[in-house]
Amino acid sequence: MTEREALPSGGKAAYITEEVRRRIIEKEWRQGERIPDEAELAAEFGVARATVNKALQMLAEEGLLDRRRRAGTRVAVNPVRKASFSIPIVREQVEAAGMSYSHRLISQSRSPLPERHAARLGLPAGEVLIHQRAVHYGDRRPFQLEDRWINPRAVPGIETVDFHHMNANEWLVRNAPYLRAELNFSACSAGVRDARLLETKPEQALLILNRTTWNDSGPITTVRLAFHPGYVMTATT
Amino acid sequence: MTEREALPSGGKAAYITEEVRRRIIEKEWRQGERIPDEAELAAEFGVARATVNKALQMLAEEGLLDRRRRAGTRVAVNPVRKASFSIPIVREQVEAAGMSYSHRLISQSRSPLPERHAARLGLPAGEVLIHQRAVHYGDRRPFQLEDRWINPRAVPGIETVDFHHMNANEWLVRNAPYLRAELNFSACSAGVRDARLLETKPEQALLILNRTTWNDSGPITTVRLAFHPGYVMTATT
DNA sequence: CGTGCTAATATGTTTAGACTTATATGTGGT
DNA sequence: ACCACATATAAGTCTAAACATATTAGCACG
Repeated sequence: MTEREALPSGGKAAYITEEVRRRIIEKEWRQGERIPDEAELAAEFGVARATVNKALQMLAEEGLLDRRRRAGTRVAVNPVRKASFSIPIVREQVEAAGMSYSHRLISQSRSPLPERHAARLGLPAGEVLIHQRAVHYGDRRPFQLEDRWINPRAVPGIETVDFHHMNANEWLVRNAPYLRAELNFSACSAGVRDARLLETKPEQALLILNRTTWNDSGPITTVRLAFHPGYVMTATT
Repeated sequence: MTEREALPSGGKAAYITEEVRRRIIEKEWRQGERIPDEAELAAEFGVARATVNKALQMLAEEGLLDRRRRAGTRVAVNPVRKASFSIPIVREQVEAAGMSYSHRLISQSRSPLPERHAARLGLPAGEVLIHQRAVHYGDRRPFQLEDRWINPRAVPGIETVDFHHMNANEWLVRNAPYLRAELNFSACSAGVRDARLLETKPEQALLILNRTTWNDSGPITTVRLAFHPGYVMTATT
């Protein structure tokens, strides 16, 4: 029987990706070692060079291979692997966990931008933005506290939205797609207000996610999300 | 002048990606709307269909487009964007910040695996693994505290390594490439031991990263990384 | 009015070939 | 030994064409 081992799923490129990954993980090809060039692999697997190229580019993005023109392809010495996580809409995140979603707008005002946010956004301090605080609940228990600054000049039409019914997170995702985003994870102790809104005790350790987004007309919004105690955010490779 | 606007960088596929992204962000193509099919776009941009396909696949991975056979390509209604961050070797992370790296092995032993880690790893509780604690320093100040369990059966040769000189993070990255990893971010208050080793006060809020890796022969290692107070981890889109 | 088949269609994937580009390496001159 | 330059090489990109596959839409039939 000369049957080809079953393509694990997907096509030939996916098969080659898995096979090459296996050879690296099982040390058939060692760290720093040069692997056969695209033409040789194409011959070995009986496919076109473009197919091998596609497979190897995937592994290079993954960080397992280093590829350079003329120098060939090598197994990465210090594989800097990348992990990714998705940034869903809070409501969908809550509902995906089987809880019923609700939210409450705590405050909304037009306020001059404080110094510490100005640098992050790249706007002059004192410029008037929309500032709002809201709590997102799952089954009526606090899930996430958000403290948000919105640049109205980047989002025309925002003045007319009633955020008591529509939460800002969802409205912005649908109405202000961004070009670039920056996310910062940190931990801090709950202040008095954080604790009250999240219905927990002060000094409780909280996972904080700061997110700032831009489009080509400048910064859109910056938001500090404080998760309820015990929340775990997951990412995979 | 009929000059084509300069390809921003990279080739035609990259140009089409950027142009389509622009049309979405500037609302020329609205959420949920069907966009022209690959053949039409190929004609518009004067390229082969494969080139358009590559460009649109990138945007689909990014979460901006939804594509389905026969149904065509639509602008995503609730764009679930993905962010990614790289997982460097601790030493490189410290040195990249311009600090001098050092580390200290606090303890190392062969111990039965406690219940709470067993589930995560998928091994029976009580199985004997290597357990070690170490601190990574930048300019002699604690940077990260690591509490690690290593499965010796997944990493032959580990018995002979002297982790006083080589840290486990670096050794494993180079000698035990993984197939799959899971990362969990959370926040917790420093315990007494955490505080002593990180040279901070108990109850201080700490950013915690739990990482577990597997290859095809089973789990390799699980590690709890506690960062020094004030540490911020950054991810981008 | 639904149900199941069929055909049309848009994306998914691969191929062989050509051309481009970065760069490692060898060569010759000083 | 050192430098400048030419050359070969391997990856990067694109093309035109073909075939594969999922899914919608229409149609015939009960």
